[in-house]
Amino acid sequence: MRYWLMKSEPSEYSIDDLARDGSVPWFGVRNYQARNFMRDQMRVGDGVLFYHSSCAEPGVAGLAQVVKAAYPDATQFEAGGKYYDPKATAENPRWVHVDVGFVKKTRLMSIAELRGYPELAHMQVLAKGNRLSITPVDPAEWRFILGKLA
DNA sequence: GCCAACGTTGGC
DNA sequence: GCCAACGTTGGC
Repeated sequence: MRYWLMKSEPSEYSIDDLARDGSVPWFGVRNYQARNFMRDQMRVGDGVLFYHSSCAEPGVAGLAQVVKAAYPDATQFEAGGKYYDPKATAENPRWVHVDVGFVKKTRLMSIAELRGYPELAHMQVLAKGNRLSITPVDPAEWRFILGKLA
């Protein structure tokens, strides 16, 4: 059982969208490190902090969980699509993703609030220059955040 | 809109 | 394999 933080731009896909859909294929990741996390480390049942990025109020907006292990991202084969990858083939897909399921919507825990807690000082998502859309969360950090959201 | 930081690309 | 140029991310 591991814990993760996954960023999504709410204008693209928000916690409310996930609440409506129940679960969603986490398509569109085109970063190898983030892909490798999904492919190599994410397991069904892993906990997810659903994070809103690139918006007026960036921060943790809800809780989710991994509900399906990694499989090929269909959008890499969609010629002309935003996520098309000409080097990907059905035999050798380059991009995979997990499915993420809704758990609950929480109050917004802003990035400023996150930065304010010494207990979270080493959170990877808060590290200077971090741009990864998927980052691991320490169990202690996970428990601390859930406590603050309770 | 700005810009720091980072990942990727491609020429050499 | 190096590294400059370029594109993207994402908070502010």
